[in-house]
Amino acid sequence: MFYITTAIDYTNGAPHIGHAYEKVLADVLVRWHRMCGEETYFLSGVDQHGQKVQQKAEAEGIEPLQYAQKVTQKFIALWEKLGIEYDGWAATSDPRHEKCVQKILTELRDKGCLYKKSYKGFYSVRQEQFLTDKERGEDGQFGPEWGEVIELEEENWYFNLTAHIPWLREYVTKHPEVVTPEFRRQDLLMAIDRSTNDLCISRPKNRLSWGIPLPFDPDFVTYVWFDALINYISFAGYESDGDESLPSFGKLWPAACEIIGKDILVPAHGIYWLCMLHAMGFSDDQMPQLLVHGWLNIKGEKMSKSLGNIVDPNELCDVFGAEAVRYYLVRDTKTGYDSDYDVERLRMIYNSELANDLGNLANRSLNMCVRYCEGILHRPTDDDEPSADLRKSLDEAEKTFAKQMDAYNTADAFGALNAHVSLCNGYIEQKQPWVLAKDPQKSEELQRVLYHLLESVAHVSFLLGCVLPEASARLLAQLQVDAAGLTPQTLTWGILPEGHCVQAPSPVFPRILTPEEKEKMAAKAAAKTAKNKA
RNA sequence: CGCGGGAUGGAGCAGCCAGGUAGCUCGUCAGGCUCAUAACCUGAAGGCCGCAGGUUCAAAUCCUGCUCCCGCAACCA
Repeated sequence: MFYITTAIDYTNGAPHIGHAYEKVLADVLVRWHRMCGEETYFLSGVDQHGQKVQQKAEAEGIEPLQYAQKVTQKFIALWEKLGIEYDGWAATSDPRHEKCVQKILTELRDKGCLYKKSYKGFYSVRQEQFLTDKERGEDGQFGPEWGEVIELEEENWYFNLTAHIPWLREYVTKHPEVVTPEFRRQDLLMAIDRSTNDLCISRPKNRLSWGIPLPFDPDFVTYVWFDALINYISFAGYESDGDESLPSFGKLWPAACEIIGKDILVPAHGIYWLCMLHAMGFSDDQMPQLLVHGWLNIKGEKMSKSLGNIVDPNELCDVFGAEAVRYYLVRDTKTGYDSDYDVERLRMIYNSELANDLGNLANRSLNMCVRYCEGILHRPTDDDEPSADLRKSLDEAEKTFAKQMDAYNTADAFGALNAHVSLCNGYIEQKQPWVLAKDPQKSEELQRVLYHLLESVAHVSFLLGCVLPEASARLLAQLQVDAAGLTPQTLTWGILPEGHCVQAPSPVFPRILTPEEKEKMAAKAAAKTAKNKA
């Protein structure tokens, strides 16, 4: 079972390209594992509680739930547009989740992991939060952005986080696989050493009411992180009392892959979450594995509303199509590292790799097959050297693809497929099938060339199904290949049988050109024509 | 001396761990081809590999120092 989750997005604003990247990555990975014949479960969702949602709702004069649901719809609509096929939807206002959170809280309290104490500190009335020394300006005072700052004392419930820190340090040290990529684990280890305080897990209702009430102290609601993190198990069926609308927990857990952004590794997932699970009684081999991705920056700058450079993924899909966006995100981002978002690169990668390389290869190969051989393929009985090289290249590309996908390196995985596609285009130039077609003596050679090309296109099209499900299906339809039951393991040379008949092609990846580019192309073509005449 | 990531031809990156002719994609220029989505293939130009020292027969790669950029530094999420 491959159980994969994403971070649940906070519903205080519309989704941006960073949200989209994470979900596309998860979707591509889960499709890959499903393609391999593994049983999979993909959980995504939204984090709806907390102060910011309450504040936004107040500003609009509506209930927090109403506000959260409104934003939630935007996320759901985007995932639908992007073809994100999750199996479970984790919305934290779901009563099934609230019930689970309260159960866990009660159990932890019974175990003595929670305690109540009083805290006194400086509190910003405007921002509705306690301030620490790091909020002080250079003059040691709290700046005007905090508004009125008062000294406030209040009681709260705490989770005995520090009691679990020694275990966590040892666990993370001994289990390198807990965090991918490795350099993030170093960040985590250092953060663990800085962890000297217990975690406050409650907020008094009089200053924050939008949350899950503590089952044993009605004056408080649960701190939003403590609530949100539990989604990974609550929606997996943890202590669900046989609720049939939820999966079987024993089957799913532990999560093979929890995808999160680098900003929420520490302290939330790397420290709080693992310690919470440990406190609940989960053993070391029941801990989830974290896949930490970087951020998408806009031309090197951090994406932010104040810079006005937020990219609306909806618009991107409208302009380029969802699959182009999907391909760009997983092809141009090295998993784990930051990446620069650049719409020009999206166009470039789409035009170059999908339109010019693969799309054109499929188109020209199919077209020649239909034109020269009535669309009927014959399996060659022997190979010459270039053809043997091509088979070797395909075999290696497939091996690399599988290896990199299993290691979450989507960029290198798709890069490997593209390298084979390029080789095929070179093979055509070398073999010149249009010349072979003129000589009846060369028909066997022509058959061999076309077979090698179309077999390659079929393999590549099938594997691309995890990122481009629609385009993959269209290509396979043109090739007349039924991929049902096919897996990367059974994808061996010869899926096109002797006498196989293909369809006439129609372009699957039309080029995306700006009017200026079209003009430039036209000028270039005109110059060429003029020259050829001369 | 808080911590981490980065600086490589016009743009984006790989190479660094295990020193040995500087590689890839896009762009530019010149050829070729005509099956194809004005696509494809070949070739060329373009780099004192952030700076300064050191080790070595040999440094983008190892060591030392420095400069610049980005992010993090928990209880808002």
